[in-house]
Amino acid sequence: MKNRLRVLRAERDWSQADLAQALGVSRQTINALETGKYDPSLPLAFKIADLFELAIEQIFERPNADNQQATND
Amino acid sequence: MKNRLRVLRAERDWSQADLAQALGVSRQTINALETGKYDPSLPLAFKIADLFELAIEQIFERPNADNQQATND
DNA sequence: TGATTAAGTCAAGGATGCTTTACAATGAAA
DNA sequence: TTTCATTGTAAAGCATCCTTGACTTAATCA
Repeated sequence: MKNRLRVLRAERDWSQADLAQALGVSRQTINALETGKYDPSLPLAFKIADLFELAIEQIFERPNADNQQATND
Repeated sequence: MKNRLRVLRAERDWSQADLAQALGVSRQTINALETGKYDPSLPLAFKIADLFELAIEQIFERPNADNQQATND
């Protein structure tokens, strides 16, 4: 799942550490998000959207709709 | 973090199992989301938004902006 | 009454998100 | 050249998300 974090951060001339502090997470978390190591939790996604004053959909790209099976009950 | 899952599901007369199957997750996951046990991952939130043809922000309520500390570096 | 469906819950385990500490590589600037 | 800021990465650990399997309760209905 891609995101526009690095661009949004560059537009504001913020370091990863700056953004991390503004969001209340560690710098490594920002780095992991930007380098695609993993996706943020939904609460963190909301924080990011609020900080940049954008909708979550404007920052994070829809995933490829992995077709999984949950054969239960 | 509250959500409108139960209402959206009721509007369509779907069971939790129906919704789970449509999303490719287990029924217990839907139940947990509706009963506030935890929040969905961002990818699952996107799937839910796509299914109901709504923005994530229209389904999930912003959290209370817990002020946490990340004293790192 | 007995069968079925829907919803709620629990336990155990695997997968993912996030932390701290630490170190390496790069580029800019003195 | 040395220093400094920034970025990338790794390991270990804890928290959260999601799974399967199983059980309970309530409502509906033949």
